[in-house]
Amino acid sequence: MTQVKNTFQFEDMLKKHHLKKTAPRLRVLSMMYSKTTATSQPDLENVMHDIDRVTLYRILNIFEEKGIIHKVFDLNGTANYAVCSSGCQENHHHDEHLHFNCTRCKNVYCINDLYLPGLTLPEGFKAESFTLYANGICPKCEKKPHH
Amino acid sequence: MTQVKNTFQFEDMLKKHHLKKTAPRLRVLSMMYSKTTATSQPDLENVMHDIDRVTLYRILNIFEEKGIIHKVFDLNGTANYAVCSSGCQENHHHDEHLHFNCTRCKNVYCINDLYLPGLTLPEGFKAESFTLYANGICPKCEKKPHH
DNA sequence: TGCTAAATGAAATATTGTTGCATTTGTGAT
DNA sequence: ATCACAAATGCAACAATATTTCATTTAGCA
Ligand SMILES: [Mn+2]
Ligand SMILES: [Mn+2]
Ligand SMILES: [Zn+2]
Ligand SMILES: [Zn+2]
Repeated sequence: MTQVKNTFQFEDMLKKHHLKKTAPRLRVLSMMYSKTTATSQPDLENVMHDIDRVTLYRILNIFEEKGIIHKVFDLNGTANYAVCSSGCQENHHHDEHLHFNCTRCKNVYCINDLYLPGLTLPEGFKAESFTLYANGICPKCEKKPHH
Repeated sequence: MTQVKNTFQFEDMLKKHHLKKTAPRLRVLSMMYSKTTATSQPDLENVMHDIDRVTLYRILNIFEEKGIIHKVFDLNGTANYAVCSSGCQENHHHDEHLHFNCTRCKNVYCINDLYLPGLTLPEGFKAESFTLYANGICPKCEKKPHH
């Protein structure tokens, strides 16, 4: 689902959202678009030692505000971020897809190509959005021999 | 859904799970069974000032292990705990129901009486469990006037 | 009643989230 | 190309939460 993008496209993305083109932001975009799974702040820190923790924190926040990425919680409740497929606007996300948590490799996958059936809530509850989580084994882990 | 229970029943629950009957555990059970929404660790701390934070932390952990309560994450990613309806065993939960996050009062509701339709995942993904989250306004907040 | 493993409380450490502020830097206007 | 200024970064500091260690207390049982 994640489409390959080059540096020029990342620069365009930043400009479109009125964000200054900076090295940390381009590197975060590049990393997140290159992965098929969600990325946690620790993931970013482990790769980008030279970028301050707080800078990463703020980049993730502003990207989420702008509708570039969305937040997912993994099995441990730590925040992971994944690129938004499309149609997400500033402060108005449309990421109602399945999030698959692999219990073995701990990776979080966004599963966009899955039909989410309409649901009827009990009387009185007014739902604005839904998120579906699944826990299990991802294809990569399924192929590997068990520990 | 939450059934009313008395102290004797809480004592039985602890005995059944080979847990010693202690005051902190009984109070946590009592509080969690009295609520219709999930309880966070800060919630417990605010009520039970005299019980150590770490004790609460350990009680929640052992109760979850034993299948007495299950963990839900709220909108901020903080862990909330709710009593398991039934059928949950040690290290083997069956809590595949809807979790409703109210964006106004921040309460988390377990919605058990909702049919979760079967879903077919993409090739290779083996799901073991599902959790559905909904965000919106709960019945209580809907009735109250807006701030 | 006393023994013992389990549970608690207190302290200490690790991780994560968050804010304030001084400094640097990207960008649009000159 | 240079300038001015808002935006972005880095650093320090603080808050909240998660987790471990260990001495002390206590529940359950012989
Ligand atoms: Mn997603
Ligand atoms: Mn629940
Ligand atoms: Zn995996
Ligand atoms: Zn509410």
